[in-house]
Amino acid sequence: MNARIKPAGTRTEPDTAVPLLHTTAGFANDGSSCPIREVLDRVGDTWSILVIINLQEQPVRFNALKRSIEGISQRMLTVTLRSLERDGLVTRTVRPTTPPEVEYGLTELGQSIAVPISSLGSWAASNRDSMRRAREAFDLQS
Amino acid sequence: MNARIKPAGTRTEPDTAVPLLHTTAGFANDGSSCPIREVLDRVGDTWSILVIINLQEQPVRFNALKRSIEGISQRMLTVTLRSLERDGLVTRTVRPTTPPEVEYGLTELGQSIAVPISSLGSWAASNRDSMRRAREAFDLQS
DNA sequence: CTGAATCCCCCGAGATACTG
DNA sequence: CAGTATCTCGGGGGATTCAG
Repeated sequence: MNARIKPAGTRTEPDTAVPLLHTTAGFANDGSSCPIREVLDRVGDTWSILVIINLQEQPVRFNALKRSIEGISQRMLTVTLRSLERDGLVTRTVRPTTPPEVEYGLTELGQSIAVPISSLGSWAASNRDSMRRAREAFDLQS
Repeated sequence: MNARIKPAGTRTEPDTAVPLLHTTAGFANDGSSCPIREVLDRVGDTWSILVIINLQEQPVRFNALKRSIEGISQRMLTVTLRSLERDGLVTRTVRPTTPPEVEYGLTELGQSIAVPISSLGSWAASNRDSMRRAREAFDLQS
């Protein structure tokens, strides 16, 4: 439902590769039997989590999103968003103005995964110092 | 507190490198300003999350852990555990028997991060099918 | 403004073999 | 049983350039 303006149309298909990350002798030892593995393989890269967090409040346009995620490159933002869209976590809405405006937001599925992810985010904010200290202590006693 | 049997002792220090993952011209563009980035850099690899989940119930010995995590190599289990230990999430307890028994468990900090991580795990179990379907649908309309 | 295409480097992680 | 040491390779991701 919810007819969007345009379903992105042609994308000149990049490669269709779908890495599979670390198949042992082509046997499909990805984590398809393990839901956590499977989900992490999709969302456990460097940027997906951060993108989801930044979309949780409201839809955001491409460049605004880029500015809000420190250190992300244009390419990786595009790639990450496409991947999240593919997995049904993110919607992409094009307004055919000039210059074009493209807004990204979370789907219901995206909103639902944003909950545990935000918890993790809160944990990170609260405990990163503890981790730092632990690391220093560990490194000292070599 | 809680004097362990042995603090692991000499480990022949590997390299001290601490990758820094993708420093742009050595400028320290890791995510030290962003707690989520910083934590994900430590725990967002292929195996850490799974290890934490598997240690949540009770302490587990090395090989038992290895058996419970499908697809992990001995090396990566060792490396992952060492990293988690370094960050204060995991404890390592050696019983000097023959053969040696080494038990790994979560610290308090580890237990606390295990909570949001488990939520993510539950989400994964509940929603991976939705993700799969979304992916198939997306791939169809190319 | 949003994005695709290329080039290329680095490091994560598997395979294997060896120790206490 | 629980590690460590080497070698190797694929691919994730940055930088850059071109396009609608």
